[in-house]
Amino acid sequence: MNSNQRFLKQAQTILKKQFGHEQFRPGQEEIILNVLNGKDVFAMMPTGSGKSLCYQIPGYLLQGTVLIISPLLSLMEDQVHALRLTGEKNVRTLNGLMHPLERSRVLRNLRSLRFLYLSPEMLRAPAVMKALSKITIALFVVDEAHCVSQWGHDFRPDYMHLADIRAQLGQPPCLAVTATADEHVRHDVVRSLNLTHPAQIIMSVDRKNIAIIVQKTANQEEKTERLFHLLEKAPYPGIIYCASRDWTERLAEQAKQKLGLRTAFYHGGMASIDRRKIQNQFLDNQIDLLCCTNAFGMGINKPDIRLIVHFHFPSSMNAYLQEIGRASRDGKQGLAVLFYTKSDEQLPEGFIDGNFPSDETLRRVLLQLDQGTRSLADKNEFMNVLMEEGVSETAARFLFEHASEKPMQQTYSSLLDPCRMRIKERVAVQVNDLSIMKNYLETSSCRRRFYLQVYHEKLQEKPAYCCDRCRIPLSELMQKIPKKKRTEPLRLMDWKQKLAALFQESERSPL
DNA sequence: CGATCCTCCGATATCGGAGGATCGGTGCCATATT
Repeated sequence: MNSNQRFLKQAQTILKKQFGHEQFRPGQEEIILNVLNGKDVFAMMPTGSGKSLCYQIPGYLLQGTVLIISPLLSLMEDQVHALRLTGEKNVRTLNGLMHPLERSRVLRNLRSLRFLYLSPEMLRAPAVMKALSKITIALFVVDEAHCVSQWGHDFRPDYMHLADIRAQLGQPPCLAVTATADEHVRHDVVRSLNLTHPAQIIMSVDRKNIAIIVQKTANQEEKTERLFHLLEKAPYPGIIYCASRDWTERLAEQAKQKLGLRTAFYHGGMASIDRRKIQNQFLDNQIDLLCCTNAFGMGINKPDIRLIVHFHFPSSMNAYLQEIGRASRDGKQGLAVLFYTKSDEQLPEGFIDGNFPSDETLRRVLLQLDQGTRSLADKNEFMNVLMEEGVSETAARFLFEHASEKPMQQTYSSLLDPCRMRIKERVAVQVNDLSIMKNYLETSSCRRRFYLQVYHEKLQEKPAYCCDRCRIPLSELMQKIPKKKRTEPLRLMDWKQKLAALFQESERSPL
């Protein structure tokens, strides 16, 4: 028996014993084998296809602790909860909401952990790095790895420091996983994480069971009209994606008034406890229609969402596919409808500008740093002052991050051109993503073929209900989509879940 | 870029319209305040 066969056998034993599955799903074996062989891996596979198992199983076979870098606290909580349900006790998160005493207790007991979930920001805390450098890291996992490229360059710059962090931890093997990443994002992630000759396991982004419709309207009023026309007959539960918080609230209210639907809205301006509540209600079928911004969705794995509406189009193909990909994970027929009107284009264009400081601000701030009328000594103060001057938070952080990296012997003003270049590059990438999206909206040929091309995939076999360009027989399609009774009883926990929940309660520390 | 909110003006008391300014999405952490 060679080593791969031995690894596979061990992995299968864990799969059955710990997770209760008989067989691996497509892609899992290959990823796990590469990980067990100590290779860096980049994996793109659809949500719900078992990405987590790809690092969880190696966690039982490798020496040391598996670190999982995750973008959202709620995602970490969910994963820890899921692992505890399998009986795993040596799993924790490390986050800013924890009591300092509890946090230091976790840091003291790192060695006993099999899995540790944390954010990229948490990894920059000196105490965390000090504790981590004393233990063996079996595997460095970057979950939702597209965030490295999507957020790392501006919104959450700590994503750009992960390669350094990994090096400081003795360069453990890295597994980067995501559901959606085009060629550019993949390259960017591999480069940013400094993956060496990574094994790349790339699965198709296509979702054959989702019929796609794109409708152009003359103006906002017509768009709203068509939306409500659709909602009258639409299958539920469904999600409407909007570009602003305001619209999510307005549409939720209107759909409730006009159609008597159980609606809710969800966006980043809400308290996290309310967001959690809405998310749970949606998962529990207490909400028919959820109106949200792009804040909603990561880590959501509800199998029976039948409808995804875009009331505003997203700013990249990656985002679009992620969002429509949330429909019908159970393989049954689903529907994705996008409405747009010409004036929708300004919003995403405005977002791109807002991510970076204007040339005037850039020049002025660098000059002030040279003159000593502004200082980087206190990050909060630096940020606050800029935000009071009307600079967006993201742009202010861009300034802080780049100015902080100034070599000793140079002036801040010498950073002007490098910063301009950086901004130009990033704006170009985002403008390009947006223009691909706009081309998609205007294409006269098959939508599916178009987006597959963006991912360098070929359409092998056209599904019966493909897209508006391929002329879907609508009424026939509607009959194919499973309908849910609106007054479905709450899902009751079975005894196993109840027990697990209780167990978790009592295990929680009194701090 | 454009919807929307704000301010100001006129003219006479409640409001309409012009013109300018602002806003718009994604989340971690830390720290100061309630």
